[in-house]
Amino acid sequence: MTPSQPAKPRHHGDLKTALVEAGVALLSEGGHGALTLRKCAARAGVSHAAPAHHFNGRKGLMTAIVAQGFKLFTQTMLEHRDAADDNPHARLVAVCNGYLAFAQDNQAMAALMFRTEEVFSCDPEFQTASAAAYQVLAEACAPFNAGPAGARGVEVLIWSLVEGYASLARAGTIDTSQTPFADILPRLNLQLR
Amino acid sequence: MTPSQPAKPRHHGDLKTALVEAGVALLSEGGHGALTLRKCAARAGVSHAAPAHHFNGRKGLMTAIVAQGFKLFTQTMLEHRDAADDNPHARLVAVCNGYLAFAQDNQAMAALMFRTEEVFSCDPEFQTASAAAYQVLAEACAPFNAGPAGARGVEVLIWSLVEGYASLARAGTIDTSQTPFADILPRLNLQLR
DNA sequence: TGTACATCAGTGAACGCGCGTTCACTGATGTAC
DNA sequence: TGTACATCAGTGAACGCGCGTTCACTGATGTAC
Repeated sequence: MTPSQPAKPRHHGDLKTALVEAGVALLSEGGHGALTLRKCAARAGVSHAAPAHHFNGRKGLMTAIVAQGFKLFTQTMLEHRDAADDNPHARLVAVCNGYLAFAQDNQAMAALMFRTEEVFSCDPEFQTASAAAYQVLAEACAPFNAGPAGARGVEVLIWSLVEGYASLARAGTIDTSQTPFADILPRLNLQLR
Repeated sequence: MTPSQPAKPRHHGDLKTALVEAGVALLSEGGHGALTLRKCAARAGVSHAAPAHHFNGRKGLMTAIVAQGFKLFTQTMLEHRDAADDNPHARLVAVCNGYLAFAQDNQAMAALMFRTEEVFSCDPEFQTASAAAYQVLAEACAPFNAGPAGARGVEVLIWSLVEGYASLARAGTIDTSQTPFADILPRLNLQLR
């Protein structure tokens, strides 16, 4: 007889997922310094040697955690976009707001996602997850005039601006209530194609 | 008789400065992971207990290193600015180019300067150094129209854009040769006051 | 000029800590017959 | 249905590592007299 609950075939069940979720939680609660292989294992309720059966060492676990971060990031942007009016400008604003909301609510993760040295950047799952995030942004930029920098000009402009704004807000360098992003964006010279 | 060389009053001479310079060099050569109190001491040619006589532990040394980073940063922006034509637009472009040149040539330092948790952010020398850097940027933005976001709108716009561009370039997310910053900047809707 | 003394920068040994990794093992699970 | 076996996820102890910090010390320097 198969048990009534879905697939829990082995000892833990789905330790791989549990370790990643533990890492996401640790990062959220204690920042980058709190994210260690041993603490992930402890939080998932297993011995600290257990992760070795699922990940290629610490860096492998970090890669999976950051990939999960990119998935949440993509999801947040999509949610904002799909709740917006159906016109190019509203959609672009919504994607940017989703970007900033993710960065605000997941500060340590947002910072970690740009520390490429902590991750196996050739990992396929990681690459897929980060490419998907970029895709959301690129699609939102696509309706606008490419200008002198070629097709990627608008994407680089928007992404730089929103990433910089998020980064400076995280560091406390700018006061987001005094200069909200909504007041910054209209300064861009964006024209529909 | 005072010796002919300038002030070398004690055993080492100026260990405080030497430790900071060792830190800057370690950061440049080995990145954030190579920057430890013990390695700074070794590089300065003293025992690893020596720094305790000059800095308030590891975090105190880090604060001084980052403050030195901000001084170099300010200097780089000023050099670019002073070499530019004497009109507001050329000066703003030059300051941005100085910003990007520093970020490019001091990648680990540029990243560290935004990790506020590694530093005693209330340290006066640190505060002075970082405020001076911001001042250079703010002055370059001052001639331009403030717009809806108040006086800081242009500063936040420019700083976000250049910091984001530097950050994405560092992470390898954007290709600076394909979309150079010079092609991005003209997309901003900047008008003289 | 010389002596005694206080200062304090730098030493070197020791400490405890948490880290990632290794490895022989155990014991639950799924499968073959 | 029952037995034997292979698999392999997770254990727990041990390892070596580099880290920051502490502390009694030493010895060069500057100062007081």
